[in-house]
Amino acid sequence: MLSMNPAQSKVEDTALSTKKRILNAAEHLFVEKGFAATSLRAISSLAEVNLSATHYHFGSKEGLFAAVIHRRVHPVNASRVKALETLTQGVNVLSVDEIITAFLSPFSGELPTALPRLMARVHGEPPALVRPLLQEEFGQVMNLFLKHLAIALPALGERELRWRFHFMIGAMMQLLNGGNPLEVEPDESTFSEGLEKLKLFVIAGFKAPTASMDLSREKKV
Amino acid sequence: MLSMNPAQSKVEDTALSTKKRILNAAEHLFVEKGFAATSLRAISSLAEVNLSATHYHFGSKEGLFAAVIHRRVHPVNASRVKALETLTQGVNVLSVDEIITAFLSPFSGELPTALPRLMARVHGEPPALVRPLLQEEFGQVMNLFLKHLAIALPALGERELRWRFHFMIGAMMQLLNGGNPLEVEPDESTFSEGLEKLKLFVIAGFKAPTASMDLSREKKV
DNA sequence: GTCTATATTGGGATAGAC
DNA sequence: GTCTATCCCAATATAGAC
Repeated sequence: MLSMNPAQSKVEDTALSTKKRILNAAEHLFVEKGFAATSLRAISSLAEVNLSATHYHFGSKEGLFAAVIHRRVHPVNASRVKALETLTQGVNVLSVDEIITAFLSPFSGELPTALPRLMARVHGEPPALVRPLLQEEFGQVMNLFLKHLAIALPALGERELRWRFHFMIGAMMQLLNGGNPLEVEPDESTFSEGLEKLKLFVIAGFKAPTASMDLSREKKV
Repeated sequence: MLSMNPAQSKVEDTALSTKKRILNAAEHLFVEKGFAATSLRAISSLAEVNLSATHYHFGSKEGLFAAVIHRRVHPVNASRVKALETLTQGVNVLSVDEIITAFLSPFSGELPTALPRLMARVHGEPPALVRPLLQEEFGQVMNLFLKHLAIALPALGERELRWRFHFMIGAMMQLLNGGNPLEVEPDESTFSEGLEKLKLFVIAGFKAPTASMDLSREKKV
């Protein structure tokens, strides 16, 4: 909520359309309390719109949830694909570092502060609620990144690569979730510090040697 | 739910005490649908106990939630501390590999199948609901592991170490969550495969070089 | 497209008999 | 310690006037 236009500082900003006010209020409450614990009444109250407007514009609570997510996720995919396309100008093989940087590009620089936490919150919802949504929203772009990573890391099998991608998502969510391990109030500088640390962590994870023996029996490093 | 005693195969197993039947049913539903979307009525119905019994034994829905978590988390902490103590017999400095293996020891071998997914589900609940609980349940043991890691990785600053520990938690949750990146039905062998991959990933992450320059400007590896 | 009013269902919690 | 019955409130969704 730093460096925000005063006209947008209130979630319910009455200068916006009814639809956008609902989306803003819903996003805020879904992030704070989760989907199930957020009522349409609380949303329409915060947005200062009539309760029925939510059904008119979005059909149902789940429809509203999907719309809230789509509004933020669409730019995320666009940013990732664009970053990747910029890198592939005239080059065939990208490095792991470049691919990861492209994948995390939506979180560099200025961003709507709701985005990271919304993504983390959606990721944390029960799979029964969000699995189809996540596949729909992220599936294609995820496969694109897996394709590039498979080329950058030819020694890794497809299974190993997919596991490591899976773990990267989890590590990333820890950053996006807004918490931090330093027990300080999170702010923009903490976030960008975490982003930098995250890159080092997951790049090393991707480049880890594959297991050919039980590591627990090895001598210490 | 593999290799389970038939007498325990039903969540509501009427041979158990009322309290345990409630805990089992609540655990099952919290894992599947999350805290907010699970009603006490659904729990008492599945457990085949009276609705009022939940309030008698646990005081409130949140009290029941805390009890469900505590029952599983207590052995997790015990397993981690014991694994660490076994390793420190006569030795002062543990390797990263040993420390991570100890941290993940609760998930090796046979385990109650509800444990991993319960932990992932709790992790995914809104922070407002679970942050105090997580601190209470995991705080001490987490600090113990941070202490050992600080010794094993003296080149890492405290901040960097805490960030990496943070990311490890996220990667681990991806495994515990029960999903897998292979688009196959999860089973025990998938889980132990993932556990092995997870170790390689996070150990490499902990051992990653610290950033002294912008990696994106480096040449490819 | 927005309002009021309401249908319908389900929620957590409690009182008090047994 | 377990039951029935109930309080009181909140939920999603819809009907229909304007």
